[in-house]
Amino acid sequence: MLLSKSCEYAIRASIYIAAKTAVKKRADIREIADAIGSPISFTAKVLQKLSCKQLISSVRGPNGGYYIKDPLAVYLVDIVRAIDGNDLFSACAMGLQTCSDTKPCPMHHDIKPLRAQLLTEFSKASVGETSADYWLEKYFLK
Amino acid sequence: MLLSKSCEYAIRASIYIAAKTAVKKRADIREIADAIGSPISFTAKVLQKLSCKQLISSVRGPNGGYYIKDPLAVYLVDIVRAIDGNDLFSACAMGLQTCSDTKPCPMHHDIKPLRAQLLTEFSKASVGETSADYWLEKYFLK
DNA sequence: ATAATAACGGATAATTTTGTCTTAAATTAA
DNA sequence: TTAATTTAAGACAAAATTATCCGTTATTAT
Ligand code: FES
Ligand code: FES
Repeated sequence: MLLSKSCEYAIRASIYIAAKTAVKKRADIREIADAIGSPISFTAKVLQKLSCKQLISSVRGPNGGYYIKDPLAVYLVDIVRAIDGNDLFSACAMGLQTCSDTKPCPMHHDIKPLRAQLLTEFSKASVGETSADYWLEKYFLK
Repeated sequence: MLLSKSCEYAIRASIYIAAKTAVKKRADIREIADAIGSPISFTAKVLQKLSCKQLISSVRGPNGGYYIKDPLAVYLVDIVRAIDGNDLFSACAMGLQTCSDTKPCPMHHDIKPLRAQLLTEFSKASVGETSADYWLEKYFLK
């Protein structure tokens, strides 16, 4: 498991919100949970965190919901860091407290570049770009 | 976090056991937990699982302990699969129930090759080979 | 103004993971 | 044979993650 469940929901939700934002609409929590197949209340909690960290925005009341101010400025890696922290990209694969070239675990030299690739992967596209083809059903969120 | 804590302990312990096996000795649980910096009882449970699945062997009583019958035949991927299952190498990064080319998530096409690399990494060396330089302190297990 | 709507915040609960402890069973050494 | 040692197995406990619920607050439409 690369990501926690919370983080998986966060990413899928963000992409859906970006897709709605692209068509000038806001997405409320029921719609989001339905679109990505996640538990409503729990997803709300996760989105609260993203909202606090300014990765998404929200408005209350009728016709309110979540949206993203600048979908091209928010990257998947930002979501991951907001929910799971930076461990996926920096922590030792074998669980050593520190991961460094001078005190490596047996897998360090091989894992390090792989982690870098992982970081590249999560950094190369914004949620805006990632969500671009959502309405064409070229990929799925649930 | 790529691996569960249980799995991290399992890998570190296996490598240590292999290093002891290489010098014709068995390793008891206290020694192992001390060598890899893990909680004794919990580590015992993890090793029990590896023992059940025949990845390591054990003998009880004085001068007993754990060892590995053929360290060159046990690969890190075997340990991972025994403890965490195959998810790391096959599950959807975004948490979709199924991961397939025909029903991909937005990251599928980029993540798939990365997972393959991960599998290669965990498959390319046996615990025996991996543990070879342990006594030279070229790497660390805690 | 009022009522309806939807996010926010806090409390609580269920589940999974991680960790501990105790007794039993097996093996060995004396 | 006896006592010491070490894994096996099960129950139990703590902590973290995942999930639900409810009252509050802000916003909008009527
Ligand atoms: S020390 Fe283990 S990955 Fe760097
Ligand atoms: S469907 Fe998400 S990684 Fe394959």
